[in-house]
Amino acid sequence: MPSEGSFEDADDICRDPSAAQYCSGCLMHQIAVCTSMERAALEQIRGAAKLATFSKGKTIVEQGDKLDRVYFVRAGLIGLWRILEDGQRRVTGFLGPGDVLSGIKTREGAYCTAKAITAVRACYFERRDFLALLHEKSELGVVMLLTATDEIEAQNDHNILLGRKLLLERLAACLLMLAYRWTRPDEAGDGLVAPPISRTDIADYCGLTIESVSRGFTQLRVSGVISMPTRDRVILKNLPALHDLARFEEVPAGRAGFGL
Amino acid sequence: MPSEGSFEDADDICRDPSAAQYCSGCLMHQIAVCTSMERAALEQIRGAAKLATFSKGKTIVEQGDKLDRVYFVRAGLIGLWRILEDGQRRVTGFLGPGDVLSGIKTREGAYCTAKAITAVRACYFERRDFLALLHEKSELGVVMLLTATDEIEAQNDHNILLGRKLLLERLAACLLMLAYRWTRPDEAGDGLVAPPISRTDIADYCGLTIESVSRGFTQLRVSGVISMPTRDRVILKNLPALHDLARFEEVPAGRAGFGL
DNA sequence: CGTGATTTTGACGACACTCAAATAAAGTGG
DNA sequence: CCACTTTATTTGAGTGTCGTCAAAATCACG
Repeated sequence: MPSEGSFEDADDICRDPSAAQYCSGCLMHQIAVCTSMERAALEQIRGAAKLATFSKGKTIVEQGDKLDRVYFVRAGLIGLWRILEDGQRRVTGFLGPGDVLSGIKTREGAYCTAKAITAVRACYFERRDFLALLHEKSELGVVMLLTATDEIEAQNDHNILLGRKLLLERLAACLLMLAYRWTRPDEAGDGLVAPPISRTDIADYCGLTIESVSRGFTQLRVSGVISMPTRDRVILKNLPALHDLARFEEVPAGRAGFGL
Repeated sequence: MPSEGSFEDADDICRDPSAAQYCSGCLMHQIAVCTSMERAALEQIRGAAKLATFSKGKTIVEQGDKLDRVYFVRAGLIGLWRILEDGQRRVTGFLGPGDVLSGIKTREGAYCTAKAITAVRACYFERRDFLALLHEKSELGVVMLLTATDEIEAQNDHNILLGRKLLLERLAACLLMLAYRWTRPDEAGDGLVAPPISRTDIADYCGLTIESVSRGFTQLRVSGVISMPTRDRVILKNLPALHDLARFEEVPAGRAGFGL
């Protein structure tokens, strides 16, 4: 249930029972599952987490600004983009439930602007607290490292997408990536559904112009590969055709995102 | 002194005094410099490292194969590429001195093939040994995490490169990236020098065809921006012009690479 | 219902890709 | 060491696709 409703901004404690359900997909959860960390230690870590919410359109961090937190997204979609010095805008990725937005990096200053595309709910740690945790629990460092390597692979997939020559190939790959990140099992009724993203964002993600994106969408629509009940709602009707266009070697599932 | 000569394959101990000079740029060195790790602990880690060499053209790991080591490149250049299911080839990055090629990742199987473009010398740890070190020394995990975030930024820069519309923009950005990674201070006499890379590799890195790359090189050559004493040796003569073409916002210096 | 923003469609041109051939360099064997 | 083959690179001509510019249509919002 990816929420598009509007949360009011508020800080809260992660242990809030009503929020517990979201934690199952969380990175923090993996620590207990995958490593030797004791349950007590995990609870200690979760106790240090707080809850933040961002309403649609709200900026979480501006490119270049210092991010003093480490966020773990639990609901909603975050867009990441970078402004080049000539004013061009590039969408570098998206963060959904289970993904991380981290202020722990070599160079101070966020690499890109992070903005809530839909309403977003996320756990977070203060930077210094998280660094202390990393020092104390080496398993946590390994989990974070593995998550980061997942993101490196995801960025490589993005590179491959951008290397494709043809419009429809790029669009198909983009739509599949978005839909697999966005659609929940209970929603996959009549096809995967892509998150509500503007043409501009798609264009800036695919390295195309908005006009080309629009033309591509019409092509896919008239050929029945996708359907568009409303303008910002895209449903993937014919997955094999899309996979064929995108030439996906494998479904990019189960990879955690890692924003900077 | 980026070596293009040919090392014979051999394993050795990292503590080899003659090799010590290369270690100054190594990630391992940063641990002592940047973190609170004691000198004794660092020596312990270095003691577990071994030395490997790869002659030009040698494959270090094949895409999909399990990599049971963590390499720290000390000399030479490694190319990383991925074969798509339709046979297309994409160069995802390059690793030079100071960079890491890691078998510690979420999914087993290397994401891409790593091949020695020139002769390569690298320290390495066995996977299990390195995991034990990560468990023991949490500072090491933080350093690795920071290195991985550097790579995420670098991959984002690659994405931006591929998003550029014009041929010369892509080529300029590619040449600058390569040259900054390759040129040593003592070599920067009459201009930065790019590593000896085939047109095919450049094309597959930039998302272009070899013909387009060739045409672009001639354009840059006749306009005096670069010079080519031999075919595989490119010298960047007019850096401001290249920066102007590439529209680099900042020099991508001091970022460690992280291959998977 | 009117205003503004977003998206769609159209016409045209530029740029890079495709196909093809020529040139240059690197290996190979006598 | 030189002819020969093989590979890599360069150059050329023609085509197709996407970008650019412009206008129309659709949607969101007050």
